[in-house]
Amino acid sequence: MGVKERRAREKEQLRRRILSAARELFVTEGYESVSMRKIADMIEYSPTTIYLYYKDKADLLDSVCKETLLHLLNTLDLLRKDKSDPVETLRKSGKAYVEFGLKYPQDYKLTFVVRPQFQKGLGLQEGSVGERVFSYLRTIVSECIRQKKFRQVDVETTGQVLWSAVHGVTLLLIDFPDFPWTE
Amino acid sequence: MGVKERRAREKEQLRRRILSAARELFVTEGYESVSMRKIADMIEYSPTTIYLYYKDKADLLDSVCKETLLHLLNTLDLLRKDKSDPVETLRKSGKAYVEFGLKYPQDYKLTFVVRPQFQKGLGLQEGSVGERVFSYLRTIVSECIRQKKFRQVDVETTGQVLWSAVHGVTLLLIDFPDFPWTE
DNA sequence: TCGGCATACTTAACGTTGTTAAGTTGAATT
DNA sequence: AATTCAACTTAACAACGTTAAGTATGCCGA
Repeated sequence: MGVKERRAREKEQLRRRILSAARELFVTEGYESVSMRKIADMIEYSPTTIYLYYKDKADLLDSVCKETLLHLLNTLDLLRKDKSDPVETLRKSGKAYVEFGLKYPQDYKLTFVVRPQFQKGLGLQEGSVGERVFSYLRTIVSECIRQKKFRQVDVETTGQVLWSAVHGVTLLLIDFPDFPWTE
Repeated sequence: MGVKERRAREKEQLRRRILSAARELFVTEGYESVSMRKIADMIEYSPTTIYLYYKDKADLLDSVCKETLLHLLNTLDLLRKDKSDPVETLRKSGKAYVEFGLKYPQDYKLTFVVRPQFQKGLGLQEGSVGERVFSYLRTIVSECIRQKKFRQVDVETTGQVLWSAVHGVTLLLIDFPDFPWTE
């Protein structure tokens, strides 16, 4: 009775096919230039089929961005192996973050610029992947304070300031790639 | 023969009425939630009338943002009166910039977040108001270098980094207003 | 004063959008 | 063999940005 499983697998495949078509179109043509009909054309299904897999277009954007965030989180997590020097880890993480943004500039912008635009509730959702990324940052900062590498500062504040900084630099480097960068 | 002038004046008035209706709706409901028909309703004209005054919806957005930039530029220009200490002027300008963003958060976001999204040509246009704002910054930085307050750095780079920093802080303070700010 | 012309605006329409409701089709179950 | 169910499509809706065509109003030279 593997037929149920096969069906479920096929369904999951189509779901992923929709998602990757959406990503490709979103990053190449921009979120709102992409219509559901275009996505449908690309996967050779009727437009309404998409609605059997995703609630609406915003849900599709959400799912694409969630995937991007997971990718980013995995990339960063690799750096946490070495727990000896949290300050160094922090520095490396910042570098890795910016490099991630430069490697996937359009995906980065989609996640950190476009999506917030289309989501009225701005703050990070409890338990969301975005929250987990920020939590990663928080952990390292905490460790820095614990080891007295940083003076006693508010972890939340520090985290947001640091994120703001790397985010700013990332966007800058994406939009002005040929930059006489001073380091 | 003041009739021509009166007509021109009335036309200019309607033009401004459209613009301010657009601004109000854009900042309260968000650019793409606002339809031309909504704007038309608000000023009690037919939707197509707007097209006699503005090329299209993007032009309307452009005009709103241009006005915001002019306002910002005027605000900053007041600080340049005192030419003695350019470093101090720079510091004050940064403060004024952030305060401007906090005073008109939605207008700020419309100008610096939403508009770039809807304008494929990213860079600052020659002679645009945005260019003039950046030019303001460039001038001060140059003065700092001339007076040996800064070491010899690339003016363009420094300007963009500085802008990136204040912009980042501004956005952060807009999105997280109740912030245990560390200064 | 009248006819024509320009100006300012509206009505109607087109093509496209996101999305929902109502089929259709084909395979699995009884 | 009949029925149920899942996956998918066709058709349609209301709203969108935008254009073309039409209408009214008031100014001009005769």
